[in-house]
Amino acid sequence: MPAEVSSASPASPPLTERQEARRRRILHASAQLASRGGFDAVQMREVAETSQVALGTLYRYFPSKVHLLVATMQDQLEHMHGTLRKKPPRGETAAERVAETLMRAFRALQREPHLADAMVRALTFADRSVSPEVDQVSRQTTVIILDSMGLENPTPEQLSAVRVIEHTWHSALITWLSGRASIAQVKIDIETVCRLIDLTAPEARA
Amino acid sequence: MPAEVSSASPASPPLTERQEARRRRILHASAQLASRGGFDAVQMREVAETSQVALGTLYRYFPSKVHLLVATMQDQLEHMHGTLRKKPPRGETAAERVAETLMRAFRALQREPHLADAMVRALTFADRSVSPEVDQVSRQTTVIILDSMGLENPTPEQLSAVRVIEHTWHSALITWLSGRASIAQVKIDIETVCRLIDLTAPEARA
DNA sequence: CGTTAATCTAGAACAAGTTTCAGACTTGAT
DNA sequence: ATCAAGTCTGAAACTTGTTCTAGATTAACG
Repeated sequence: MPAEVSSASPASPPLTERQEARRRRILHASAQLASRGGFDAVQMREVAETSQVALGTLYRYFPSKVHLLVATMQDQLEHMHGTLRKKPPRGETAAERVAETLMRAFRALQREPHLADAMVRALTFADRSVSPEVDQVSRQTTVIILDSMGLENPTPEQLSAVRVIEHTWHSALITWLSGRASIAQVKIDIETVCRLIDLTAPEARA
Repeated sequence: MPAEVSSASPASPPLTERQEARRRRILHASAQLASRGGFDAVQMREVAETSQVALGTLYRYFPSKVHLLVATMQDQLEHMHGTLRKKPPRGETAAERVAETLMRAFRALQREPHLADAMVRALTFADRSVSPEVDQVSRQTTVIILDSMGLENPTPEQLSAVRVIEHTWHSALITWLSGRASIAQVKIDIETVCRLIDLTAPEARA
């Protein structure tokens, strides 16, 4: 497999070592503050201070708070994908495996609910100016789900099902984060939507 | 049918006529500004000025911008429910009827995309302090969907399906509003998720 | 090394959401 | 009609995201 240059944006100029280090410090500070108090606790001045960078510089690296948090999410997603890869889900059907994977991700988010809050709120609040980054997160999520299904070339129908699963995943997370749904409820919703996978499986279906 | 006192919050003190009028003016100004430029165009100072109310008063009626926009959405949802009631969907299956209803609602939103943007962004950005109001919107949406299914007493499974449909509905709207999905894509996603209705129908299913 | 362009810093300034406060106006009860 | 309590107004103040500026630092290149 041709190792891509990690996950940096394709058409951005290469960063020097110090710049790369700054970027890391910023993302680290962002995640740290988010872990404490969620979206509101990630204050740009404080991120700048914590990461030893001037406010203007912070804004040069991430043009808005939402950009910063979405980038933080990209970062976390990579970790998660790596973790999930090591222990693939062991369910019988594709639907079971997807549900298992998402529940595993959900449990990871439960460990840092404030961080989850910051990232998910940023993701859904993002306007058009953040579309490319949000899209990247979406693609990464799709890859994780398809991975867990264990499919080489999914049908268009299955891709639709995956899209719907992602919708449900995001929205269910929001209802949980805002205290309007219990963990059990999220589990049910995920399991329910994953049934779509079986419904669209090419084998044993008209 | 026992006509509820419209849709006002259950445990709030009754408003005088002038107060009711103020509330209306505020909601009207909010919708008007939102129609122009979406979430960002709804500026509290301007809402206050347009509705002839002091800023402090605006905040007494709606404790935050998000509260205001969620209330605006409640208002719009009532209109929509009334409109939809008059012309019930004419699809054969419950799934078709739900999809038809949601697409009709979607077309209504397309006519005022900026207003849709403001309301949906507020809804998903809302934190715990707005939970009761957001929940109310959610319940209203559930009622609309169940109405369109034409069911007296849905099974728990069907209620789960409806939950997932709502998740998909919200999230699909967001992707459309942020320019990451086309209208056609939203249509496909809605139709895809509505298949869950058939999957959970008590007749002809194990 | 020295120059030049890009980048970074500190800090002020600006924008919009939210809070606060003193005083004027309404409302409800006597 | 009058008093007390609650509500509304206008305006200033405060908070946090974002922008801007002038000067210091760094990086690339001769």
